[in-house]
Amino acid sequence: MLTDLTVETFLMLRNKFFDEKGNPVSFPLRDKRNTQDDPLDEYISEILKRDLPNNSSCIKAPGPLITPDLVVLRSEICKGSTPQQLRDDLSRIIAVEVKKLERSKRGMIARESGLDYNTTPPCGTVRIYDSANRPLSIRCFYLFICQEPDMNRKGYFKLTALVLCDGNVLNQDFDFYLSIVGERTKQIGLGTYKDGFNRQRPMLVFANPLGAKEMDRHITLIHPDKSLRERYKNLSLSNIMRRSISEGIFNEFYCYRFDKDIPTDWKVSTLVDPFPVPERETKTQPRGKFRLDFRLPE
DNA sequence: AGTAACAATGAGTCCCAGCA
DNA sequence: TGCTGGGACTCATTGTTACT
Repeated sequence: MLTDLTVETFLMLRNKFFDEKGNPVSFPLRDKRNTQDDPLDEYISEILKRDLPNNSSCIKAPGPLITPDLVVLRSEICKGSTPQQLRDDLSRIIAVEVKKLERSKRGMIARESGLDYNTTPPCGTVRIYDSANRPLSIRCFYLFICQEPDMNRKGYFKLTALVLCDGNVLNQDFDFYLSIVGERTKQIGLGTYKDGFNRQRPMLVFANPLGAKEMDRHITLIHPDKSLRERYKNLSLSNIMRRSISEGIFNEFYCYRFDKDIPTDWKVSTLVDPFPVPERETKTQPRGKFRLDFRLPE
């Protein structure tokens, strides 16, 4: 039986970026060349490409502005697979979207109550294409990492938290995903001279799993399968995670860690809606007011 | 109570691949 | 070859907390 690619990816990253005690291992990263350049994505894809078992591999997005960031697959097996098998078999193909977070001066994860997904909403299933440009739906996992500079070595960094998370933890609604990712309309012919337009560009904010205090400073795989440990003895269940959908209805996911990263006296607890969400209202805040330094008469 | 410092949130900017 | 769209980055304002 083929192994689960999310487990292979998780264990590979766990062992490359952390030592046997689970402490971060410092690694070098080249300079960022422009806004869309991402040395870390490149570094991660090179590790996976080089070290994943030989019947599986990793492909990096061939350029910027392409989503997802990475695809991990067994291409020989994918070639003979049905769309349905590619859609839900985690041993054949998965997408990986990398989300990098900073740490504030006080040591908290940045944007813990929700981070920018810009124009691509998170989803447990995403759309990619075959070489004939035929659409293909595959499962997507999100790699959330906190990258910090190594203060002792210039040009070196370390990861101080890592979660590889089923996209369904963030959103399961593929139709919603397609409605945003697919073709949209923009408003044109705006203004007095009709030469303005409105991009009507979505700027989506969804949950940040590293915002859950139970996830920060740990190395965790959040997976839909309750019984992964039966197949992978070096993984142990650390938490059960629930996300409420409506009154009494919820999805359940399972948080795993590398066996040795869990203390022997650890008690598995259930985390119910652990991601912080601020109070939100629909109206936006006005910005950029030009205020004069004098007051007009009443 | 007043103020300074910081964090959260909303929104603007930059850049360039891919396409027309 | 110029334009467009989108991912990542950056910044401004407001809210919150800590300090005097």
